[in-house]
Amino acid sequence: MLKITRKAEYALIALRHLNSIKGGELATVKEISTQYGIPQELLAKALQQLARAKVIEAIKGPSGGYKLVRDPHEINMTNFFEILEGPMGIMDCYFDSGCNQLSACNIRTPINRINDSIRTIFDKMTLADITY
Amino acid sequence: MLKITRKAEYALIALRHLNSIKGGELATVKEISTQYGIPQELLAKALQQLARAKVIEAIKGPSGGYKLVRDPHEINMTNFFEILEGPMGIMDCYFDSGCNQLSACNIRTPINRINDSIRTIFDKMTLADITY
DNA sequence: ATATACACGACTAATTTAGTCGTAAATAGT
DNA sequence: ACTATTTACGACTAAATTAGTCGTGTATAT
Repeated sequence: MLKITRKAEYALIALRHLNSIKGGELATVKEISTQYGIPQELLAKALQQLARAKVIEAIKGPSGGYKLVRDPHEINMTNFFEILEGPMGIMDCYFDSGCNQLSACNIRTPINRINDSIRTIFDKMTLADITY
Repeated sequence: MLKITRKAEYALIALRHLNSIKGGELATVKEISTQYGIPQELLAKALQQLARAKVIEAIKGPSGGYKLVRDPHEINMTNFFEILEGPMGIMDCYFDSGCNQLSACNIRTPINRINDSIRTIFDKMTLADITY
C-alpha cells in the first residue's frame, strides 16, 4: 500500500538520468530503457506525459531524444506525481466528492489531515532533491 | 496513487466508533457495518486482524462484540497500516530487496528518503489523532 | 438447545497497474 | 525522394491487487 506506480518510478530514473547528462545533450527512450532494464514502451509513455507537461522536451527524428528543460528545483513531487498518476490523495473522497455510501463517515476530517501532511512533504520535495 | 485500502479505511471508521463509546461498552460488526454502510464481511476481517494484533478485544457470543483495549495514543499509524496492509513503502525495493532487473538503479537513495519522510509522518500520528 | 457473534480460509468479481502492439508523424542523412 | 530513426498515441491484453462473498466452525449467554 501507499505505493507509487512503476511508471512514476521509471520516470524518476529517466529524469535523474537526463539531469546527469550535460546541458544540450539528449537521451533516447531506447538508451534509457536498455541502460536501466525498463520496458521501453512503458517508459516512452511516461516521457510523453512529461513532455506534454513541458517538464522535458522531445526532439523527433534521428539524433533526436529528450532533454530536461526546466530547473529541477521548480518541479515539486506533487506536480510530478500528478502529471503521471493524476490527483494525489490517500482516499478518493479527497478529490472525488461523490461518496454516497458513507453518508455517516466519521473520519473525513482526520483523513484530510493525513492527506495534507503527505502533500506537504511532496510539495517541499523537488526533483532536484531526487536527482541530487 | 498513494491510496490506502478500503479495508484500512473501514477499520479507521470502526476504531473511531469504538473509541467514541464509553469504556466497557461493546459494538458488533453488524452494528458498525450498518451504521456506516460498510460491507459486513470485509469489516469483520479488518476487525479480526486488529483483534489478533491486540488493538481491540473480541468477545464472542450473544451480547458480544468488540472493544478498544489499548490507549489510542499508543498506536501510531505505521503500526495500524502494517497490521492491516503489511509492510509500508512507496516502492517494493524498500522492504523486498530482490530487485534484479534494475541493477543500475539510480534512485534508490532518494526513494528511501521519501519513504522515510512518509514513515516519519505516520510514526508521529497516532490513532488518538484520528479518533480525536 | 438455540440464537448470536466472532474466526477464518477459500473463492469470485472488480479495479488498477503493467506491459504490448500497430500506426502515424516528424526529421536527419543520403 | 527515400530510408532509418525517434517521438506520439490510442487500443489492446495480461498480471496483480483490492474488494467483496460464502461456507463452515467455535464460543457463549440465555
